[in-house]
Amino acid sequence: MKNMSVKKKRNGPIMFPKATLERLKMYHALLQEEKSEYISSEEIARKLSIKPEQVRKDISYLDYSGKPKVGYHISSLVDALDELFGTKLRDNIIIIGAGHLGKALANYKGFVNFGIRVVAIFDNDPEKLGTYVGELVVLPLKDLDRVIRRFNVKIGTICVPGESAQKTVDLLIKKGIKAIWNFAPVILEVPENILVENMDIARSVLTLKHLLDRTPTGKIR
Amino acid sequence: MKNMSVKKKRNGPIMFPKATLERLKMYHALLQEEKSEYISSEEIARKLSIKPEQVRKDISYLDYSGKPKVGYHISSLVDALDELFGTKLRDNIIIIGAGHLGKALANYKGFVNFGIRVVAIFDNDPEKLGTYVGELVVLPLKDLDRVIRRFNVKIGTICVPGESAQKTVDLLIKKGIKAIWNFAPVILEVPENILVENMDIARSVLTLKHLLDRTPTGKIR
DNA sequence: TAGATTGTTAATCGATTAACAATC
DNA sequence: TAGATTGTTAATCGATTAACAATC
Repeated sequence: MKNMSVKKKRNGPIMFPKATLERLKMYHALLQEEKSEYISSEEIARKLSIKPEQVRKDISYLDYSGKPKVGYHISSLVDALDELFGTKLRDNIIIIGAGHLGKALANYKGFVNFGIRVVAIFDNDPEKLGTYVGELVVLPLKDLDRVIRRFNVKIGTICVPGESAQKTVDLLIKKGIKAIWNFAPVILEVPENILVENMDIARSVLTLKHLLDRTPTGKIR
Repeated sequence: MKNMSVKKKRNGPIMFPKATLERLKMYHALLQEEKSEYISSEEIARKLSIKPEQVRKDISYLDYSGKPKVGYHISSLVDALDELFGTKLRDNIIIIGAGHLGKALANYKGFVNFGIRVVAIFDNDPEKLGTYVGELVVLPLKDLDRVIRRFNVKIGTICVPGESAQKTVDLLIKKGIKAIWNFAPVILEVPENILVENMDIARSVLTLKHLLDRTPTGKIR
């Protein structure tokens, strides 16, 4: 029977394994770069250093089928992934913290490809208030409520120092934010109905440090 | 028999499961914030929304033991994690691309806690060459070779646009770089002895978008 | 058609969890 | 000591991989 996944979708949402979702994001990144019309599971696998069976299995979760003997029609597969991730639906997000990172994010032009628009950036530092970051003026936190309602903001981006991250998050949740995109290098406590995606940028380099010390390549430190 | 992990370490390096390494980084983040002297697996688990058995299992990989009836001595456990990740050994890294993100990373003060020092930032845009980013002057790529040798640089940080990421990586590898910290939103092809850590910052928000559309909380889009 | 590639079921593998012994 | 908590073994669960049938 073809496309069980479509059927499953009818009764309650499928929960994608975390690892599968991560790989689907990688396929999304890879396929957006591809110039050809079709690609095989074999080729996707090779470029990502995984097994082709894994690729086929992952793709079977999607509302999309490849063509035996031909492969996957790239633009259709990208469409299915866009659907999965909702990149065609716009989410307005806000950034809290107008430091180097907050400003870098606010200036990032690629968000449009992911259905993200940064509608405001906040900070409480009087030196920063009123200054411009791209098209946006840095606002004080007292304007949170108004902005969140006006732009129906669900996602709050935490770019404040670790010390103030938790209280910033508490405030955002009180103001109705449903998901936290956390760039502060700390673990946040949130109610269970709130989503958190941690992007501990600096700490991610520790994986490289760890592996450099343990692989033949890196042994020569 | 106590501390099998220590024994195992003697014969060839243990390979930590990817998921375990990710959690160990979270413990590292969590424990650095803790003020008390001891903490139980129960409490760590609660704060991270995982099971205490998982915490004990993860910690059993380390060259460290907790105290029955008392818990884990926080500063000793942090030491063991620092050892695992090599945060006390300094790695000099370079940043390629002096855009918003590259500059934000170059300015980040927290790297010292992870044993990372940014020794140079590169760009080929004549407008940027010679300008200052914190203490650093933006250098042209022709200086790569000199800097990599002089500072024994193993890790190269990719902050260039997606279009130029692959050729930048090819160049870095030719110049002797062993590990790539990739912030470009593309999949890189590298020889198998080269390590890659992908930090596709913008694409990470897609997990939140996906879940917001599928959880009761977010349904009201 | 024959052959190549997908899709899916079944087997395997590895990670998580449960249970409990060790221990302070 | 008794009780609490770690450490470890065994059972379970879920994800990956292998095998192969479906299909164009």
